[in-house]
Amino acid sequence: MKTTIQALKGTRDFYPEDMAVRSWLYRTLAEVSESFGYQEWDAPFLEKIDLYAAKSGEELVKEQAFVFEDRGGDLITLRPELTPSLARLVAARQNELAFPLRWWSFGPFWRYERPQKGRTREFFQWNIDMIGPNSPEADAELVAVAAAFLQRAGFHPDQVQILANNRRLMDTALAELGIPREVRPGVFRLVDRRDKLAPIEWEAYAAEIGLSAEQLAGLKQTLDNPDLWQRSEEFTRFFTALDALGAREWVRYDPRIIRGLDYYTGTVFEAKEVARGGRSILGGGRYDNLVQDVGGEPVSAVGFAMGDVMLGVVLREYGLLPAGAATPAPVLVTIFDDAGLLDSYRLAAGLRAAGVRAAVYPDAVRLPKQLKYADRLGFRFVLICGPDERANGLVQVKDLANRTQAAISREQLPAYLRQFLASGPGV
RNA sequence: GUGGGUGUAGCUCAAUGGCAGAGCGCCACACUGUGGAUGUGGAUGUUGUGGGUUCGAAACCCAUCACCCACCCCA
Repeated sequence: MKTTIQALKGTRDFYPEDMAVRSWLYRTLAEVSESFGYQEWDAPFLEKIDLYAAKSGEELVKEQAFVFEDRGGDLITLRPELTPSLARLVAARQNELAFPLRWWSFGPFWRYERPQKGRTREFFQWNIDMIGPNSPEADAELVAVAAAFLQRAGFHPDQVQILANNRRLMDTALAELGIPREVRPGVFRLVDRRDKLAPIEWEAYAAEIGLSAEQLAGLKQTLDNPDLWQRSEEFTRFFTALDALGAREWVRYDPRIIRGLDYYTGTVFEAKEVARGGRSILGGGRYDNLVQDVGGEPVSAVGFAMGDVMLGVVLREYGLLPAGAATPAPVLVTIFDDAGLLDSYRLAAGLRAAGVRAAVYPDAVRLPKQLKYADRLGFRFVLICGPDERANGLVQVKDLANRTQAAISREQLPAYLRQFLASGPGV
C-alpha cells in the first residue's frame, strides 16, 4: 500500500465519469426547474453561525454543521442547508422583490455525519421554492416539479411515488382523538418513526409521550386510512390541481408522511423509491414564517430539497445512470513521427479555428498505441498524417465508429468532418 | 454517540499456522502505416500500522488507524 494521502472522510472524488453524472444531474434539474419558470440563484457556501442559531434544529448546527473560527475570531459555518440563507436574501429585499418568487439552486452542502450508504459529509442538493403564495395549487406545482424531474430522470410511477400529507389535516385528526395541542409535535415524531421502529417499541414510545390506549388505537386507525384526505377541502384542491398539472399518477396520499421537522405547517411530501426498500429521494412541504426569524415580515413558502447522493444510489440500482464520460472532442490528431509533430499541432489548430474540437496525441509513439488511446477515450475520428500524406496535402480520416477511412485534402477537412459532426452519433 | 464487519498487487478478491496467488487492468512482443479480438512473455507486495504468542503469522492475541454497513439523526 502506497502512502498516498486519502480523500477527507465523507467526501467524494469526481473523476470525469463521476463528473459527467453530476453535470447531467445539474442540466436535468435546471431544465425541469426552468421549464416551470423558476430562476436560478445561490448564496455563499460560508455563513455566520448566527444565521443558523436563530432557526434550524439545535442538532443541525450544534452536532452536524462544520463550524470553525476564522482568523479574525468569528465563528464560520459551512452551510448545512439552504433555507436560512434563502430567508436572509428574501428578508434583505423583501420590499423590492416581485412575488411570487420562483427560485431554484444546486450546490454543495456540508454536514458532519457518520458516512454510510447514501450519506456523505459533502453533498450536493437541489433546492426549489415558491415564496409568497399560500394555496393548495402552489403546493401542487412544487410536487409537479418533483414529478417532472423523476420522469425526466427515467423513473416510472410504479418505482418512485410522491407521498403527500397535510400537517393541518393531521392536526385536526389528532384533536378529534383528544390529543392535546402540546403533545402533537411529539405525536408527529412518533408517526415519522412508524416504519423505523418495531411495533412493540413504537407502542412503547407512544405510551412514553402520553398517549392513552384509546388514543393509540385511534391513531393507528388514522394512519391506516388512505381516504382521510377526502375530508380536507385543501387536499381535494391539491389533488385536483395535480390532475390539471398532469402529475396525478406520481402522487399518493399517505397519512404516515409527516416529516421530522417542526417548521412545516401545511402540505408535506416525500418522494420515495417504493419498489425496493423505500428510501427517500427528496422531501419538502409548506413552511410559514420563512423570513420572520431573520427579522422580516412573515411570508409563506413551499419547496423541497433533493440530495445527489441517495438519488445516485437509487438511479444506479435502476440502471438509470447516464453513460460514462467520453472525450468532449470528436477528433484526435495522431503524430506519425517526430518530423510530423508540429504539423499535427498545426492541423489541430486549424480545426479548432474552423470550430471543430480536436486533441493532439502528445508523442510520436507507434500508431496502434495512439489508436487504442483514441478508442478508449471515445474519439470518433482519428487523423493520420504520415510522409505520404504530407507530400500530397492529404490527411487520412479514420472513422472509429464506422470503421471506415478516407483520404481528404487539407482544405476540405473541416467541412468533411462537420458533415458527420452536425448530426451523426459520437460527436 | 451506539453496534457489527473488512483491511493482501493499480482494481476485485483467494490463500485457516508451513514457498503470498488468481482474474481483470498495465507494459512489451507477435504487428516498424492503422483501434476494441487473440496469443506469448513481463513488471507490480512493509499482507493498513505497532507490539505479542510461535520453530514458523497474511492467518491467533492486544492496541491503533482507515474504510464499509446498520443504528441515532435527517434541515
